[in-house]
Amino acid sequence: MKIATWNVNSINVRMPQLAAWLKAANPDVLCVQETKCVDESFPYQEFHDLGYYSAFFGQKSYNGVAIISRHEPGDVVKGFPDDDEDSQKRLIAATLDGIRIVNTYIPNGSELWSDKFEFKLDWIQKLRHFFDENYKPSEKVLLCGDFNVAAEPADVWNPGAWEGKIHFSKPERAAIHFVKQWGFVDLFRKMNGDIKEFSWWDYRAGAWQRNHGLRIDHIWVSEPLADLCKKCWIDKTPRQLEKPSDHTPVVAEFGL
DNA sequence: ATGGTAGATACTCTA
Repeated sequence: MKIATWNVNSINVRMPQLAAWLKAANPDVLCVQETKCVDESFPYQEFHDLGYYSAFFGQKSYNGVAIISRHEPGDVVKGFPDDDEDSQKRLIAATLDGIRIVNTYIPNGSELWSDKFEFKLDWIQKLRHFFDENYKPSEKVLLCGDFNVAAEPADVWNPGAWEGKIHFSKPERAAIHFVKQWGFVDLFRKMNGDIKEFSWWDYRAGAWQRNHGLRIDHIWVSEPLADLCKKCWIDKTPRQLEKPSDHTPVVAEFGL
């Protein structure tokens, strides 16, 4: 069982790369973020033709998440329980092969202590509350997506320079750590030790060419699921293509 | 020093 997460930065622009990657990597589940696509125009037919179901939750221009899967997704939940129709579309959950999968696009936060930053911290608090209210760490639970937070120094190309900056500030790390304390294991760290690899490189200033990246895309799982993990890796091949997303897929393989 | 690029939208916002 192979599960992946990828911020595609527009599903319309990236659809050819998505199709090619699905064929090459053959994941059972792919969680995508930043679809930037309303539900009425989501390309479900194209995924169907590739042999995948899709559950999607999007809005115009910004945000948007989807779960693409070989099997039909069960118990699909879209957004937080207290969301209204104007709430940003950043969370979708489904059950697949007995695993509760929660796919999130955590807010970027813009600049420290901006309105968007406060919104980010509040949103992460709500995410922790969502797990407290709905699931148990003794179950098979998987949280993945673009967290927009590098959790530790090994997740940052130059932690000295990034200290106190957006994605690596103390309040953000504390907030994401609180979510982890619910009972999650960072699968990439568990399976790969202290190696320094990234999942996102800014489009600007030659960040990709210089490997000036961050590891902000994550797959976190409950202990029972962590015990079943065989391998977790970052697939950098899509980031090398022409017109890439600024993120690249993170993949986990489980023995079930 | 306040860039640099990309995507969606409509001449600007978000990342």
